[in-house]
Amino acid sequence: MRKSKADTELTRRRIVQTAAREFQRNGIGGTGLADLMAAAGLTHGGFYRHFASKDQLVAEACAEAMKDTADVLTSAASETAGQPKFQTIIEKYLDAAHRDDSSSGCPLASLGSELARADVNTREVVTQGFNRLVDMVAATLRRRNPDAARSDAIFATVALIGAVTMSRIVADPELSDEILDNTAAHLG
Amino acid sequence: MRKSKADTELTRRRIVQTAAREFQRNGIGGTGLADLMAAAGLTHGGFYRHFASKDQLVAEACAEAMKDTADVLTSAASETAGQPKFQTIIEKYLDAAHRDDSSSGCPLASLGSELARADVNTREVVTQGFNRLVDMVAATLRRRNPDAARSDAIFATVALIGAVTMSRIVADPELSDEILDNTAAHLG
DNA sequence: TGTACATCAGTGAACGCGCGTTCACTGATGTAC
DNA sequence: TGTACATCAGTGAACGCGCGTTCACTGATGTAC
Repeated sequence: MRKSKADTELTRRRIVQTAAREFQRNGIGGTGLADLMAAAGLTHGGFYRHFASKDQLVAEACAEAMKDTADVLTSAASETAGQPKFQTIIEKYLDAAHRDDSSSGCPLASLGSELARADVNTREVVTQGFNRLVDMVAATLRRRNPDAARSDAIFATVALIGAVTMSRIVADPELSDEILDNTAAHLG
Repeated sequence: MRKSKADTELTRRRIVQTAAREFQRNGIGGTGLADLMAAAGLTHGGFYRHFASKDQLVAEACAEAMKDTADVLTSAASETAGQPKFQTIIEKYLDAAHRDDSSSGCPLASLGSELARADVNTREVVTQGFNRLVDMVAATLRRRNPDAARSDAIFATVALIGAVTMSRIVADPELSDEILDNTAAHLG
């Protein structure tokens, strides 16, 4: 049953990517390792050949998801012409598609309150991802003062996270849309 | 062992209040009914004399916590002289004390991503609480146009929620303070 | 108002279940000569 | 380059544990007469 080094690495990557998706969809506590491994096409017994614990996978999956989020927003900003990059980022983050599919979105919005209780390693990884997100947003602002750009970027980023989080909680679809639209209007 | 109707009602209220505290501190999934009942000074067997399920208690505890949050902010706003009520609400919500003690704070910040996956009943109760919070904030804005006041209030409220959520996730204390201070500066 | 009985709040043990983790095993891959 | 052996990725069963929920029981409260 042993696999080649290349296959092993592929399997490991597949588990991390599947985990990012499943954690974001069902929550960290709501995702069991057995289900997760099955979703990756494996049985749960092999998990510990790749990771020391669930917590370690959580950290790696969050790192992956943070990177993906930054990449998606950066790509959207550079590919969309005719409007400021900052505007594109806001619209992309506050899009109904992002709200409606948490599995491939930003982990800060899909796992926020769980991350606040996650272990230090996960929180450090996520902090790094947040800083990169803020830097990326700040770069689109093109303000003279870098401190002011960072300040504006932090504010915009936390507002985006709060808006998507609330848009998912709210049981009233109209209110949910209103939250996204209002936030876009205020930030844009 | 039977208790009087008055005692029964007191016990029930105590369970709900304890639950609001424990859920907000450890998360909904992270709080077991046995621990919760013990924290309320009872054994877990008696739980179902008061509630049909954990989900029902979650909904009631969230309703309680939402009401408490609105009350605390309203009181602070009306008791603090010398600055606009809106400014007081922002400062109170973004206070480090709120960040550092989630147990008595706003459930939208402490349970956000878990609430997005909660059952419909809980989400409806929370939606109602969010609407009341928004109305309360809107009332402090004293804008001519009520729609504009509501729009501003929704934006401010989701920004507050996002800021406190992120300030709790971040592993860097300076960044955590920076998030709160920046958000206060931008909203105020 | 007093008595007999029904109710039911709370206890503590037990239920099945799914969790994260461990382990003996298999057999293909990697390595040493 | 070929052979013998060690390694280890993945399987599937099992582990202890805590979860939400149920239940028989106790005895004080509430109710009917």
